[in-house]
Amino acid sequence: MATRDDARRRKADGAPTRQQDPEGTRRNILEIASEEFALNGLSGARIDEIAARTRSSKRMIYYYFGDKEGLYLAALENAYRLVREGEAELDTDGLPPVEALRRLVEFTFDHHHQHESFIRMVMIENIHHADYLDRSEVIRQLNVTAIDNIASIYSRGVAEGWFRPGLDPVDLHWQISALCFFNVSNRATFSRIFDRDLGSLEAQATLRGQVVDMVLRFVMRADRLAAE
Amino acid sequence: MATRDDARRRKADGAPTRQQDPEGTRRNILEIASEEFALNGLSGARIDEIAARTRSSKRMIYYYFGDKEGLYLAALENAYRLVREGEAELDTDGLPPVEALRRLVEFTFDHHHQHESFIRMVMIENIHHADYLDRSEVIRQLNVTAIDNIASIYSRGVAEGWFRPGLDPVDLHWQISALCFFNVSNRATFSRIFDRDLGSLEAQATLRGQVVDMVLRFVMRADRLAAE
DNA sequence: CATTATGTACAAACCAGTTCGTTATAATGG
DNA sequence: CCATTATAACGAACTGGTTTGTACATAATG
Repeated sequence: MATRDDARRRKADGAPTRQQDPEGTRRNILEIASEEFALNGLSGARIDEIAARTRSSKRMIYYYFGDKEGLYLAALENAYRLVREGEAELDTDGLPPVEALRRLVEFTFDHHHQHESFIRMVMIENIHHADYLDRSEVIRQLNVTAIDNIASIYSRGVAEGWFRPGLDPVDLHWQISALCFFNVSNRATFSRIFDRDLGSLEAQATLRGQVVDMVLRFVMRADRLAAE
Repeated sequence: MATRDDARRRKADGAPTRQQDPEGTRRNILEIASEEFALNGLSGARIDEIAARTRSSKRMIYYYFGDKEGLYLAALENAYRLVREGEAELDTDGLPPVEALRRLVEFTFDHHHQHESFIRMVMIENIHHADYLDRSEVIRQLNVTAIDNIASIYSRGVAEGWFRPGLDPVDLHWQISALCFFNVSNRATFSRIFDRDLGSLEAQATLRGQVVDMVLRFVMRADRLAAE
């Protein structure tokens, strides 16, 4: 119930339409900062440049995020959150184990490919020896579910006789990540050195197929592979 | 023949012992610069810090390398040269194909592990979209031999009935690189997120075995795998 | 004496973070 | 319902330290 008939305080649909919009400002700063950090790294990014591209100002960056490192950490957390939220959309429950694993790898491959700036943030964070990730309470929690998914597919596969036993789901996640991550992280140097455009549709299709193949061959029982 | 009997110009064993040693100074600068760039990135590294750690001075850095980017490029080329020279030591000629491939993967895994600062330079260069590598005449040539080695092992393996046909040696190199590179490049974030020390001896031994396994299973014919 | 090699001090630009001031909204008291 | 005060949101200009690069001077070398 709007008590005052002031245009500035009108409610659109429950949320007040204010000319001051702290949440929006914060989000806007974070988006631009994420782009700049992903593009230029922590030391390469410029607060002034971020501020200039924002709807807001430098003053507001310090108002909301404290300092450059605080802004970087927020951008890092944001990158992880966005990507993990996207990953939650994958559902392999109905599928038989081999198909489920195939879908998981394909999905991871595509997802990494589509989220290059997340990959770059992780690269940058590794350059910094994961120091900022270490300070973040938020990020670690986000990654547990990824393992649950693999673990359930794998144990079903073993139970149904398709997968060989004795593998560790975290190791499996490592292998899949390695291949899908490298595809994005090292594309530039690899393309230049071998004079191929690995970003092209054809090259990506080939790589994707091979990555899937590689994981499946690693996990499946040899007799099941030969039988195919 | 030493014309002057000046102590400063004495020859030790053919090389003049000069108090001015341009090659030595250059090399010293390059070594320190490589460490600093690998540690802090292009924008993170500080010329003053490099100069301070050198036997020489900031003046000499600009004298020999022009500017910061020139120094970075020299460090990048140096990193590639060192690593590729090391790789040339691997000899798999006498070995049967499966063993040769196994050796190649193990060697690559170990070699990447031992040359972390090379890995970091490549990471940093990828952050810069391989712009500097692009300007280097030197680097591209260094990488061709790596492919020759794989290609010869692979074609022998196919001819002798151990490997399945139809694979591309460059793709194979990509897969091996991906797994061995990721092991070093993403160790920090992966260790933190999954609360495991992936740098420990045990973890490295496990990963190494799995990487080898993964590549062999990918390349070998399924009937040969099952027969083992 | 010309060229190469080296040290010192400085300048100009850059950049993170702050100061100070203004306006908008919420809270309180009459 | 208005006045007053507190606090939240924002902007412009500035500061102090940093950092790349240079000017100038000097020493060694041929």
